[in-house]
Amino acid sequence: MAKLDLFKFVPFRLNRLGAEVSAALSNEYRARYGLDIPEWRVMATLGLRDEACSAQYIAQCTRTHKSTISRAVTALLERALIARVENADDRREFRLALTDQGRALYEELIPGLLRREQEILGCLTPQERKEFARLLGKLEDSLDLVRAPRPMSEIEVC
Amino acid sequence: MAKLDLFKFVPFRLNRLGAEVSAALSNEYRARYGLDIPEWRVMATLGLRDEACSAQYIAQCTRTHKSTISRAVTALLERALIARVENADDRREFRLALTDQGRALYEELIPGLLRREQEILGCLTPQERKEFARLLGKLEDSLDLVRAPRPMSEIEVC
DNA sequence: GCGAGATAGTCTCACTTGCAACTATCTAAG
DNA sequence: CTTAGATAGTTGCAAGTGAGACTATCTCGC
Repeated sequence: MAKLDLFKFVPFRLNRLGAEVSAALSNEYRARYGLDIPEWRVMATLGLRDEACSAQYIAQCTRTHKSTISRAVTALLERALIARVENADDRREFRLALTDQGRALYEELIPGLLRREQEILGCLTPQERKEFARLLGKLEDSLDLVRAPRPMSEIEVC
Repeated sequence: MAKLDLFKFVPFRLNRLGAEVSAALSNEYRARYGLDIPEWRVMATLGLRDEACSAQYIAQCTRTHKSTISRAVTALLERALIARVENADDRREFRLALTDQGRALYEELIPGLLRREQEILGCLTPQERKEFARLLGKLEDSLDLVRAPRPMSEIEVC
C-alpha cells in the first residue's frame, strides 16, 4: 500500500520552508519600510543595476506576474521611490529606476536583509551553506528557473 | 555601497523554488483529481495515518490556517472523500478519516506524486539528495518547523 | 456546581493575486 | 502604405486566503 509522508516529501518541505522564510523576511521590510513582497522585488531588481529596466524585465527576472509588478510600480511611483521615463525607442514601455530617495531606502534596507539571511543560514556550517547553494542551483537549472538573467541590452537583442 | 543580488539571495531562491515546485505538483492533483493544495494536504495527512485526526491537528501538521483547512474539509466532505464523526469525548471537535472512496483516490494519487518528486530530484545524485534532505532538515529545525509531529494522542497529553 | 478563560470549528470581511480583456504601440509581410 | 499579429503596460473580475469575530464546548480554580 503506497504511503507518502508529507514531512519527508520534498515538494511540501520546499513550499513550507520557502513560505516561512519569506514571511520572516517580509516582516523586515513591510513593518519597517512599508514594502510588500512585489514592491521589494522591484526595488531589489532596480537597486542591483545601474541601468534603467522595463517592468516586463522585472517581471521576468523575479518570475512575478506582470499585473502584480504593474501594481507594485504604481505604488512605488506614488511614494517617489522610483521614477519612470518613456522610452523614446519604444513608446509602449517605460524605463524604471530608483530615485535618490529610493536608493537611500534601498541602501538602508539591504544590510538588515543580508543579516537576516545569515541568521537563517546560521544553522549551517560555511561548507554546508556552499553545498546548499550549489544544490539549489542544480534544482533551479533543472526547473529552468533563470538564475542570473542577462542585462536588458542583451535580452532586447535576443 | 551595499548590494544584494536577488538571484544569490537564499530567501528569494527558496520562495521561488518552493512556489515553482508546488505549482508543478499541484497540477498533478488539481487537473486530474480536482484537489487544490489545502485539500491535498488534508488527504495526505489522513492518508498516512490510520487513526482519525481533528481539523486542528491537520492545520498544525501542515502549517495551514485553520480556516483554510475548514474549507478544504467541507469540500472533501461534500465529495464524500472523507467522513467525520463527532468526538464523544470532546464535542467541539470532529474526527476525520478517509472514506473508502477517499482511500482509493489517495492510493491512486500517491505513485504519480512520488514519481514527480523523483523527477524533480532527478538532477541530483543519490548522495546529493540525501545531503539536500539533511540540510533542509537543519533549516527546518532551526526555524522550528515541526517535521514529524507526534501522533494525536501524545499531542493531546501535552 | 459556577464562572473565567481556553479551544474547535465556522463564517464574514478585507486583501492579494492571477487571468484575461483592453489600449497603445511596434514589427513584419505583402 | 496597409494590415495582421506581437508586445508593454493597465485594469476589472473572480478565486483563494488570513485575520479575527462568533458559537459551542471544555477545563480549571474556587
